[in-house]
Amino acid sequence: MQSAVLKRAQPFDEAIEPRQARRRSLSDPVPRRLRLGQPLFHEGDRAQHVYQIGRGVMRLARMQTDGRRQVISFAFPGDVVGLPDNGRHTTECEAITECELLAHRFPGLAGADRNPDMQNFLMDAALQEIRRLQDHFLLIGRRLALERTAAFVALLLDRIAEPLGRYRVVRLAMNRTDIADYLGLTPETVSRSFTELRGRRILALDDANTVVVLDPARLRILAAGAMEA
Amino acid sequence: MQSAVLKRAQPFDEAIEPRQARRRSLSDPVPRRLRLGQPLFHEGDRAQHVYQIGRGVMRLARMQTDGRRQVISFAFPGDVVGLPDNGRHTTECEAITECELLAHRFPGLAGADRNPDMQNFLMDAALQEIRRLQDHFLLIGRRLALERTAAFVALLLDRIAEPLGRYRVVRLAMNRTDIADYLGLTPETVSRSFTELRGRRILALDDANTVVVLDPARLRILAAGAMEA
DNA sequence: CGCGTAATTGAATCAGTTCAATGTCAGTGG
DNA sequence: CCACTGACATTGAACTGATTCAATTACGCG
Repeated sequence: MQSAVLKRAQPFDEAIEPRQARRRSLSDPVPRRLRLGQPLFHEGDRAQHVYQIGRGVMRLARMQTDGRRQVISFAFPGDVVGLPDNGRHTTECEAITECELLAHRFPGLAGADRNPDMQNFLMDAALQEIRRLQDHFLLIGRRLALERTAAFVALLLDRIAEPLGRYRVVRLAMNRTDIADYLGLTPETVSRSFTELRGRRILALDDANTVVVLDPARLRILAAGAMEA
Repeated sequence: MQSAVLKRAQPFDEAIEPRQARRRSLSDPVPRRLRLGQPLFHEGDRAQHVYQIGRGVMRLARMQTDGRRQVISFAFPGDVVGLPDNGRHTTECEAITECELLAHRFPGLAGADRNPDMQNFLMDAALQEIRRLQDHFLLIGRRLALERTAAFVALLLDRIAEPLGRYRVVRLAMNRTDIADYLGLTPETVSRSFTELRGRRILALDDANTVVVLDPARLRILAAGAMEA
């Protein structure tokens, strides 16, 4: 049964098991793997599929004419990427870790073959994406660098944290430049923000990509705009 | 016939004519008027309807815990507002001019009564909204105030400009604070940017809310990131 | 071990904010 | 008709925080 794939923002490991792969028709999802750095699609590409992430992290970005880049979002397991506009992809999309995906034909076939579960799933994914993008605005609209960075870590803490002893750890798949382009800052400023957060004992950096959240409460207070936290 | 309402980003004046209003069932749209300053919904409200704008301008915004406000978008005739996430509205929405709307029940009834035209319309609206939000990121991610302001005017030029002699004019329904909260700037900086654009003879301000675009080419060059334009 | 990439740190500069003052306009009432 | 009011926009000056550019350090990989 396909319903495992259709759950909102849930990984789908169980959906790519052999039984599933065998009885495949046009509208069945196709599993796919991406290596680190491999692009999934580019801005302007005709969109044939949307993809649900099973494992790994992807980066969606738009390029400016002058070479500057805006990272639109990072997509994690359960997320849907590739929702097009006017039949074309609107961003660059690249794997920043090894990834496993399910490719769903989009738009679904017309008429009788149209699967209402899939319709609901895709509408739900689109609506969730809208909310996420709105959330993102709060991150980059007129806030101090330290607040933005704290909010970013808090975001990852909610989405992809793993336990480590009495603390929780966030493994950053993205580098400082990716984070900077996501937050509307420079890599240097992001780095300084991390240093400051470390200085305040709100987090510890094992290495540059491994963030141990020491004080999630203070992190969230900072993220909400209280600089003195 | 209802198809006039379902066209992508088009005003629907013809759809609220009497003939339409008479044969109304549960899934038919309901016309609605809003006065200046009147809220349509608030963040967190249970979403019963989505709305298509026929006339007027609406402002969608999110409030921060610390009182700061992020304007998410301005919605113009043809636009759809009120797409919910998890059954609830995700922003504040308020009329900043007199408005006429069509309210569509959302989500559509389940099962047989589900209208595929409406489904497509809503999905299309959602996808277009995603693209617009992505576009908005390019406006506020690490750009100079003058570039942001130029890009904002260029945006309005494409969407709601009216001819005036040999030039085109943009009537700003929103005040400087709204623009500032949209662009991630202060009202003062927005004002200074307008002054600078006027000084460069790229635009003229009839009054503070009436922008005459004198040099659209240079406006767009500036908007694309060339400060010297 | 050494190379290359990425992250961090430092110092000077610059752009935007802040706060205060002034200006402008529409609406109201004398 | 014109003075007054209040809301909004503009301008000015000092300040502050992010950027820029350069130098240094840390780290993964052959």
